[in-house]
Amino acid sequence: MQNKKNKEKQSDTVRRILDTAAEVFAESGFAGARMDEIADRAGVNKATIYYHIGGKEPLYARVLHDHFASAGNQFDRVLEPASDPEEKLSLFIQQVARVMDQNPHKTIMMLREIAAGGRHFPEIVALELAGIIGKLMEILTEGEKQGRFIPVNPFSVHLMVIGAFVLYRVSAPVRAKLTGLMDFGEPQDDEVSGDFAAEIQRLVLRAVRTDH
Amino acid sequence: MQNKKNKEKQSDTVRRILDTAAEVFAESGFAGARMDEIADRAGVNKATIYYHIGGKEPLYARVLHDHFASAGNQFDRVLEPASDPEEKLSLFIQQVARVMDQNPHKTIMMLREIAAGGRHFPEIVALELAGIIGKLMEILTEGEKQGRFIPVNPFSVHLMVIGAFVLYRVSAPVRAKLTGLMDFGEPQDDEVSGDFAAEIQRLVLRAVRTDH
Amino acid sequence: MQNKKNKEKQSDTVRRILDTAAEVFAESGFAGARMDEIADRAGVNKATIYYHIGGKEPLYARVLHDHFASAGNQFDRVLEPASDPEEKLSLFIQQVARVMDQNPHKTIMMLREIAAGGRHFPEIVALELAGIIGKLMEILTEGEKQGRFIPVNPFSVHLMVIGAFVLYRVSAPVRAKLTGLMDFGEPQDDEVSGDFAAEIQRLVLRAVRTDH
Amino acid sequence: MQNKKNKEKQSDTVRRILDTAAEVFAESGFAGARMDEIADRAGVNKATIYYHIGGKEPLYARVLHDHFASAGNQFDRVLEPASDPEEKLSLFIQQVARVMDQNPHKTIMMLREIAAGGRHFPEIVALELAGIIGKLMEILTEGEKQGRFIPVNPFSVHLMVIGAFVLYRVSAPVRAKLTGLMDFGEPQDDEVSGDFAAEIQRLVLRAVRTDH
DNA sequence: AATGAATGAGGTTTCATTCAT
DNA sequence: TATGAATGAAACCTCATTCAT
Repeated sequence: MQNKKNKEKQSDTVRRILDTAAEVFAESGFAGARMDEIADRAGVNKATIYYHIGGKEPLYARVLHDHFASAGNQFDRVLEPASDPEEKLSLFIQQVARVMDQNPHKTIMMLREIAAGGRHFPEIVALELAGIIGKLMEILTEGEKQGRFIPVNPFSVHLMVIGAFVLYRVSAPVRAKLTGLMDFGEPQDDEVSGDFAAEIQRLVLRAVRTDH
Repeated sequence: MQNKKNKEKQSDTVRRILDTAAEVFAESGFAGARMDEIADRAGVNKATIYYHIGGKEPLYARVLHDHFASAGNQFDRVLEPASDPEEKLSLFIQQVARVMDQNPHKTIMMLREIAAGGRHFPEIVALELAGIIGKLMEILTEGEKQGRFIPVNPFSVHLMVIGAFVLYRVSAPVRAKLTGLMDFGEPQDDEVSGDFAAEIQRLVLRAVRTDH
Repeated sequence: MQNKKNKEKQSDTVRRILDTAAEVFAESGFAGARMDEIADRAGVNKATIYYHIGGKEPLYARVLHDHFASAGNQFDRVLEPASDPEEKLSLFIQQVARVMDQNPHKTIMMLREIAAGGRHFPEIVALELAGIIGKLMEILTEGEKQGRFIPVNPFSVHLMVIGAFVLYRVSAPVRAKLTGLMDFGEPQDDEVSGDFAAEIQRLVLRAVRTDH
Repeated sequence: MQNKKNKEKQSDTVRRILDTAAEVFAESGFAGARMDEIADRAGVNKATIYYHIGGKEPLYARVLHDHFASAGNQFDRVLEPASDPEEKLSLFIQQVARVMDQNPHKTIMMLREIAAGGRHFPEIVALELAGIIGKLMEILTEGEKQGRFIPVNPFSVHLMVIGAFVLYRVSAPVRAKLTGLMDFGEPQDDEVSGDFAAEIQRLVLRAVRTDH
């Protein structure tokens, strides 16, 4: 019985390796991450990683892939209840914020990966990412068709939202360094989902809505 | 006499090393960059880098520092002619775009550095960056005081602008991978300054202006 | 009952392991052969090899030993019908050729083993090999006593025969590389037994016979 | 002055590495040889090997290539003084023996390489080897044309000579193991050039000459 | 100012072997 | 009898750095 669970999804060992890998890759990037570190923190022998997954590159790809595969699946479910484009757009933005908060390591990995020019970006992950961007395009196009949104390049909007969130998440340590040098208004924590997401959502809606 | 030319600014060798280093650090990140690669591409012996600059870490810091020192200086000059906050904000956004276009390698280095949690971020670079963000805050605060802008957290706006630009620049290779998978409207090139900057500027102004 | 079949000779599993091992050891030598490869090609789990045989070294020894045990036994039977030394020598040479053709992998293993200085050469295999060389010595000594052969160091003859055969067998891939670079007369296949053995036999007889 | 010598041919370091490599490859084969061992015995840091030569495979190839390049060059000079085919054949056999005696490690490497199916055999080495075999073919063909030699497949003769020599050289440790088990006539040392070469030369001439 | 050579430390990967089942 | 999982040891190779010139 407890055996079956191992087969059903993933062995506990593999899960632990993948989670730890996301952590370490986020901290140090692909080149900077050391297999030793991953193995040690995951509490497994280094060779075990090679046995189950096969190498540094496959490990990296697998982490990204698993992330997007599961993240992509949730968007449809989340957006479903909304009826009008404004609401859909709001939910989309919140969902992006939520996914990032729930997967801080993978969010950072993603950013580093993009910054690296997608050198290790597996084809299949690109596909999954395209699917998510596609959802935003649908929302904006629909809003435009209904006369609720001004015509915009959806990709620009996507980059503003993702860019702001990702930088926010990622810049926590840098912000800490800047704090004291300057005042950012109220103190801010690392969560994207809360006030920050609300602010971004407000600004984006103001930017694209035809009427205020 | 012939010595002075070397001292006046920087020896040609050093300049070549720094430029090449920016390129390689942008491509591969700090950990992924190899001193061998930098030396080869710069056309100098590896030991020459150590002789002039001292090591990998100092080289990296020097590249970032030189960039911000020169970039920061130009903002004041550019914003000066503008009279009202809207115009200032527009010029600010365009200037950010321009600086990024003129220093593609350093832009990517910056993003990687932020994504890396600022591990190699020298204090002095942080200061210079803070100065630039400070300029945007002044503009937004002034606009708010004049009743032209809604009250906003200036940091949010900053992240939206920087985030969108930086992702745009950086995502060129990833976009290339996604192209074909989906349609992004008109074909887009790598330049931030042109249509893309205009679109972002339009959206940001719509987002923060009190009246449309 | 079903147990007896396993014991009678060797379980099918063990046989498959030994055959595959001969193949892989021949291809890659002792150091180059991987237990994984042997297990995979034999269609068994790696641990099964350890269960039945015990390790890499014992596996290697076992393959060589099994070969010589069976090869050595056949010489007496083959030489028996011959009456004079010339005929015996011819049969001996042919039998060597035949054994090599029937056991290409083990032939190569042997050569590699000798080239390696007999590091893994088990005592008992050495004994068996000595037995075979001994047979040739008897033939030559007998021929010399009868005045049919000139006095020769039997070991020299042995090395010429074995050396030519073994190189012929083993050099097939190298010959393939050399073909085109030069012309070897008629095209030659991998079989030792046929024309090549006949040629060697002719030359050896010419070399040792007192009269032509 | 002493600097120039370094440039003229090969640095002392490289020479030492190559010699040691030949030794270790001969002892352990390609797969069994360890770069650490080579570095240690050569008295250089492991990285120095990589700096100068580049890796295990290139190192192996380089050793073989250098050997054949220099060995091949000497054959012409050695055979020149001879006038008739018999003499040429004798000199050829002696020269083969001499080269083997002077390069015991490379001889063994060669045999292992052939036994390995030429997996690491660089194209250029094959060419050089072909050149040497070609010389023997010339001698035999010329002898046949002059009616001094019977028609033979020159490749068979080549294999007999090389095979006998190579096995002799290589089998020293195995012979040691067999000694005691059997009597090989007079005690034999490791030198091929002396009595053993003479014996082989005598047998080969008897085998191919038309008249005795 | 500049370089070819050399190296120590450490990185990724491989592999024979063991163990729990 | 057989296996999937796990591992310690060691192999190959890389790289930032130093040094003699």
